[in-house]
Amino acid sequence: METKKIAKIFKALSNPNRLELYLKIAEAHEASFKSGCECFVTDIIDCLNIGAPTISHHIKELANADLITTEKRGKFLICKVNEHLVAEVSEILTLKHPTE
Amino acid sequence: METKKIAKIFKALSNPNRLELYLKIAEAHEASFKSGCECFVTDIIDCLNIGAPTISHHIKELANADLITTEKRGKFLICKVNEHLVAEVSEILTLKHPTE
DNA sequence: AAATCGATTCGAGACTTATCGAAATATGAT
DNA sequence: ATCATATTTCGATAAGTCTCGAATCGATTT
Repeated sequence: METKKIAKIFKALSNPNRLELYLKIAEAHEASFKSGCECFVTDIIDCLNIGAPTISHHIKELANADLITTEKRGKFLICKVNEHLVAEVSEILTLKHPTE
Repeated sequence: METKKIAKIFKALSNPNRLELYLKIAEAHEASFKSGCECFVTDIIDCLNIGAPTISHHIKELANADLITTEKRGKFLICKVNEHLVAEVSEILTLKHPTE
């Protein structure tokens, strides 16, 4: 993976609110395997004390870094984690993987 | 670990040049176990095409995020990776570890 | 069709950051 | 002591970011 792309991923996680947003999505994503219910953005908004416009902006950045994918269902938005990418980044961070 | 602290770590890695700097330090740090020679900042400066003042600033940010530790030997600066922290962050990223 | 609700877009304000050149510091070499 | 080298500090500029409120869009409900 290119350094620029990796940096972009880290940048997406570099804002406290956006990171918390990502972690909540990741948690819900993880839990969905057992519970079956998915991660609705609406539910997250109540947890973080930032406005909806900001959340929307943050989600777009996470998606733009390929950390998550989004899917619109009716008027709701559902988020999923791109597990493959996250695993790859984790390996680069710990240098288990050659950077190329 | 606090979300704020984790975000700070990611922020430290969110700039392409600084990320490359970190990766070079990590590589040299890794190699030092076999070769015995350590990571001198001077050698890195030539690889990245940014000035010395900027490098100095970036190193301070990496150290400030606890990603690396620095040690002055004579007029040279040596950097080591804080492996423990990196491992922890990597686990948080992949959600192997509860966030608390 | 009107109202409601979730999400998005837009424009703006306050704040932070990356980078540089010049100058300063400090250590080691001549 | 003088000089060269490695790093740091300072001041400045240009660019980017976070967040908000207001307005808008789209889908569902009444």
